[in-house]
Amino acid sequence: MAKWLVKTEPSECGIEDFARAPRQSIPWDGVRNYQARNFLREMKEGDEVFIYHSSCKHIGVAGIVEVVKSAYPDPTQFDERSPYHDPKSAPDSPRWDAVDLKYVRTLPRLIPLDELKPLPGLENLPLVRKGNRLSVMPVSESEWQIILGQA
DNA sequence: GCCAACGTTGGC
DNA sequence: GCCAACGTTGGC
Repeated sequence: MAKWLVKTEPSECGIEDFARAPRQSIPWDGVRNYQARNFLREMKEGDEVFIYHSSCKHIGVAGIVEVVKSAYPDPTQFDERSPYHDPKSAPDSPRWDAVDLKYVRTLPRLIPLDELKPLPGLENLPLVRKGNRLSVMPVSESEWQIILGQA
């Protein structure tokens, strides 16, 4: 069972939005980066995913969700009214995918980025590397445990 | 609000 | 195929 981390602005969709309707899944759409998309495509049902809050007051790892539906064509790419509309994506060969995620739990406290950066064993995690913009990334089992250990 | 770092685009 | 220009991400 693989593990992952996704970045999100909590004002858009944070762990609180998952917690509010814990049995309901939320489509993880709008990813418009090829590397991130490729990772989305590798996600399997049952995989666990850290929710990371970015571009906000308290940045860091906030909670855990799980994959309840693996990759399918992201409908927002064909929606002209969506901010994620992609006119260059053809319906017969969709360029972008989404997955469905469901609440697992909120961490007892948010683990700030500052605390993750110096931790031994996270050197290869794109999240803690300066200037990294990858919004969907794999997390190894040991990285997962190191992060969880800070909660 | 600033700006460094990055990914993408498009001219050549 | 190169690379400059551009737009975006995201920490600060």
